Amino acid sequence: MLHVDLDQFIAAVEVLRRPELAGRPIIVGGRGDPTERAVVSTASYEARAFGVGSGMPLRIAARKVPDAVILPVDQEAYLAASETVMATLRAQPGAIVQVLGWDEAFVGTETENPEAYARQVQAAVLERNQLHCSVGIGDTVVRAKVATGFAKPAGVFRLTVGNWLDVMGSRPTRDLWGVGTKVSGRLTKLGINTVAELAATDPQDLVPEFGPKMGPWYAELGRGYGASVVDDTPWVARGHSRETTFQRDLTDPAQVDEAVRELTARVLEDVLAEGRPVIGLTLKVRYAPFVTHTRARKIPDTSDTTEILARALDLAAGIEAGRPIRLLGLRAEMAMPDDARKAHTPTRGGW
DNA sequence: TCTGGGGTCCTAGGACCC
DNA sequence: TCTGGGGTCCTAGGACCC
Repeated sequence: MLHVDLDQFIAAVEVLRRPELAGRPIIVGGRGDPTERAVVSTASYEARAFGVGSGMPLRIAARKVPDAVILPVDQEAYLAASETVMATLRAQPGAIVQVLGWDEAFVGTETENPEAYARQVQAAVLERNQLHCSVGIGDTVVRAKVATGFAKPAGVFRLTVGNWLDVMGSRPTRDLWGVGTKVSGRLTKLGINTVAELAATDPQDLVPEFGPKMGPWYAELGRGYGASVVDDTPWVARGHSRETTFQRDLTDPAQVDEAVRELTARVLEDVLAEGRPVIGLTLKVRYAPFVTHTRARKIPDTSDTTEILARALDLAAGIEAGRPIRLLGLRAEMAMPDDARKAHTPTRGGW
């Protein structure tokens, strides 16, 4: 299988509609105003050379790159571009496509020469969508995904059971897809620093630290194990959420109330479009500067907007008065259609 | 004036039931 | 003196990904 990842996707889409920006350091984030609270969504390679990366506060990014072109996030444009690329992938011979996000997908196919197939995919995406992509080839989704990291930019790299440990064995566990700083830190405390050490660990030995599912799963990750077929079952959202970060911290309960009403209305747009009843609500509050609380409620299945708003306001009633609030988020969990349920292994962050 | 917004899934602990 | 065991559901909180 292949893992296809578009290079600097968002920046590349911006350059497509403004060719004069080619070669310049581009930073996309927030509303494009570096004086606001926002973070970088994507930086072009030219901007990354200055040490700018996604997730970095926009203000700091702007400081690092004095003559950067800073642009607002335009989700509709990226979604539209993404859909044209995914259509190109689906048009490839024998391709089964599993979309992971705007800018990446797994492509399953039967071929004698995966490298040639990968080059063909790159050529098609470049010709039809004017975008460059990197391609990882693997015998599992984990190996294909990790392989792409070695293919960037615009290259092809193959990672299978045969060379997995040669390539990845001496690397830190953090380099694995699904291992972040927290988990790699906990692994270190267990004496596990490298992928090879993780691969050599008995999956059951990780149960006490990480639980019955995640423990064994991390051990499997170390070995590069994962699904060996691409699953193109249509995506069904489990829920929708909206968040908003206030430019100035909120202290007035009336403002909080108003914010909850607005978030509810925005979440409901998505929920109503899905046409499935809401079965739960979660309110997220971040008190300044960085303490996050969540409050969740199961609710009786409903699509009634008045009912949902009342439930959201009820959750918000638990917010501590007088504490400065930096962020509010509301998530609506929706009932799943019976035919959409499927057993899945933990693959987090999928779309 | 450091810290987005949209997702998924797992875990622990308490309540409750038989 | 000792206080089952297994199961499900719910809530709050974490971790990770793009």
